[in-house]
Amino acid sequence: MANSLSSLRESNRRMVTEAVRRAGTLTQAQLARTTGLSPATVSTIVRELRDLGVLAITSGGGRRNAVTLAPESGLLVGIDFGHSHLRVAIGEVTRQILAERAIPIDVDASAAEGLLAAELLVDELLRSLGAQRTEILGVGLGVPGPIDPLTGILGSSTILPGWVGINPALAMGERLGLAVHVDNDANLGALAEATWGAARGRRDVAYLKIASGVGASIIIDGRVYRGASGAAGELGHITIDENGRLCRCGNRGCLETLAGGLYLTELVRATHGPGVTVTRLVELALAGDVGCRRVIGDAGRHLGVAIASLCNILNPGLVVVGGALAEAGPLLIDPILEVVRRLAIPSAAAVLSVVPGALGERAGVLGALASVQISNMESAL
Amino acid sequence: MANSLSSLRESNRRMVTEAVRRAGTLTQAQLARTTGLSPATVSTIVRELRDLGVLAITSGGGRRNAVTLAPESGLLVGIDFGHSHLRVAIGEVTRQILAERAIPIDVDASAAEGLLAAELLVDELLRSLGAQRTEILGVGLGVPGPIDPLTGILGSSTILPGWVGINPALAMGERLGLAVHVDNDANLGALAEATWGAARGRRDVAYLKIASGVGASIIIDGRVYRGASGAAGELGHITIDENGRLCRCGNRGCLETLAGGLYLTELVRATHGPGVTVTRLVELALAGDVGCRRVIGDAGRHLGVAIASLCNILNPGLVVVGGALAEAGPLLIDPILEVVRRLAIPSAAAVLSVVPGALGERAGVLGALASVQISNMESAL
DNA sequence: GGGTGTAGGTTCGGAACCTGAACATGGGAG
DNA sequence: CTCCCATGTTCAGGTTCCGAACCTACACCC
Repeated sequence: MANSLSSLRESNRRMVTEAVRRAGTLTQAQLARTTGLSPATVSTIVRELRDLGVLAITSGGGRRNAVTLAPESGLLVGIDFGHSHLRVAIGEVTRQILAERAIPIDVDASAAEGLLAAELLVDELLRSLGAQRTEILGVGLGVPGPIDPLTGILGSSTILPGWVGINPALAMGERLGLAVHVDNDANLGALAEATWGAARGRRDVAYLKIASGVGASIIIDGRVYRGASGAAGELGHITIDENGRLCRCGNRGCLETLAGGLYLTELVRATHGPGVTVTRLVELALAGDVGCRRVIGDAGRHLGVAIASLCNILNPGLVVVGGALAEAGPLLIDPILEVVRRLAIPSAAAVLSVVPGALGERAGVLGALASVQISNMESAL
Repeated sequence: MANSLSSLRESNRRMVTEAVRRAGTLTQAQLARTTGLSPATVSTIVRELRDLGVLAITSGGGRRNAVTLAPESGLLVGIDFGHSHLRVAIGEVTRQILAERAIPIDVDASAAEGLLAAELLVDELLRSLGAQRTEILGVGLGVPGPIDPLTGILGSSTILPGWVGINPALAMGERLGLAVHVDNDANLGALAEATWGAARGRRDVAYLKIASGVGASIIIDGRVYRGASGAAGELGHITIDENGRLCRCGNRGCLETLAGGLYLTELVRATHGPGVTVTRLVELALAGDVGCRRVIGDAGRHLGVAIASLCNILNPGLVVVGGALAEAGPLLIDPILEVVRRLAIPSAAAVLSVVPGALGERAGVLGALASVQISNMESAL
């Protein structure tokens, strides 16, 4: 705001770095075309950013240079907490994943236990790479619940009961001795899908993550929309049936009590054994089990009700469905579409696509990596 | 995009005109403070815009000049079609309303009849001002239904059955021989409330218009959010009760069948006579009629369900409730709040304010005037 | 192998833009 | 009446971007 000229330059620099981050590798000419800037301007900006250490030019044979993000000789860590799983990935700024691993965790474990498990897993992956903690440039952390944007504290409607009221970024940061960027897992999944996955290139998208719970994230004009208190996208606790089951959030008949994995597995436990997980449920359905197909279909129809509301409010052109249940593909998507076409107003339903996520269960952790990458770039300016 | 420098200048000009439009009158120093530009830049931009005929400088005594929008010696016309009313206002660019009048119209009238009535009313108001049609600079038109942003055709879920499939901007434009800007009445109401009313200064707001039908508009980052096909904000056709009454949109149990004025008046017709309108219903309730109070309270509770969904999705900080039913004040707002506090997730409910609109029934027509003003400014650049 | 065409990247001059400083002017406090 | 301050203008200076010209490397054709 102080100087409109330098803010213009900054904005153009941001455009360039963002374009490189999204594409991975570009030539300067491509950069000029995608950003709309002139080749001359791109030339100077790329040189500046190279000198600043943000970009790297791998002189890929003569004139045709490839512009990438600077490797920075450092590692990025992404951590994704789910209801029953913990996934950690270590990657480079260049988007290359070096190591990745998921382990089961105990649902009712305290936050401290979960954070310890994450710390150990990070160390284990570092060991497997022969790397040190000091090489870590940044850490991104995904949690299944809303984060208060002011305090950084995990909101009440989380899947992890032992975590309510703590500040995961601070807690994890103390353990690793690093700054940690924390966000809702749905927001991170949306970020990943919008950057590299099924929503690539879209400016306005809604992303649903259907796993143990139901989360969502709204992307408007290319950015995660967070609302007044960071609670935007809490689709899982929309009331579908005012007299329905009690939800862990304290209300009745939330979408999550009708389409969340915790509830769905409960439905088939009697017939398919007590150890059924969401993933197993999907496998059985894909293998032809009619009961499991029905359960997933019903979940899709309930999701359809909520997505129809979403359509009438925001009229998105694309809804990406991620999370473990989305692996069911058309078994889940078709019932969603059926209900949306029936309930949403026609002009909104007509333009809507509903597609499964392209990144699967890794969306969260990839989004965590992407968020560190972005915040790293921002700080380098 | 072609020239980033000139686009910067353009953006700054737009900032200046927008600031003047919102405030009405400003000195250059105030302008510099609100826009963050330097006084020197403001000086040159104001001079340019004065030469362009967009701004006027009323030299209010020596150095302390007052900058306003140029009177342009012309008139703006705002037209607002409702279910049973038609309201027309004629104003100056300086935001002053010169003449305004509302007349009842027949619900089932054809579009041609409605447009004719509007044309006659415009002429009548012009006559009362001693003005000619040639003095009209622009016309803004509000209609109670979604407008397809590509074709300009009124969508199917309109309150005016005779209007489906026509292009109101073209039709009205032919009659008046002028370019007409058309938009959803809820969008225009939101624009008016955000510019001069209860949502003044807010960047993110939701506006509900509850009259014969239920419409809504979402303002994100200061602009009306229209979605992929211009259908964003169709809150009236969110499904509240899947097995509820048939709605004119073809579905069952839409919010409108539970909170729309058409339905509410039906409820009290048996006890209070067949001629009860929404306005009369509100008057009776305010006078203490328990039946009418109950009807409005129930409508508020149903609205609360939809607004709770809206909260969980978008987490707005402010919801403005307009339209004839909003005149009931706390009789409507309190039940809304009660339900929202119960159904929305706590962190979203905590930051939400629900307030009645400040512009009353005039919001639509004022918004229509504002939209012409804006589009006029844009074209003058 | 050599010539030519094409596309990428750089450099340079020009034009537009914003800002800080200096300056003129009018109003208000004492 | 004078001083002080806020306002608005002008000017020089610095920054930014763009168009055009230029150079380089690769591909292709003969």
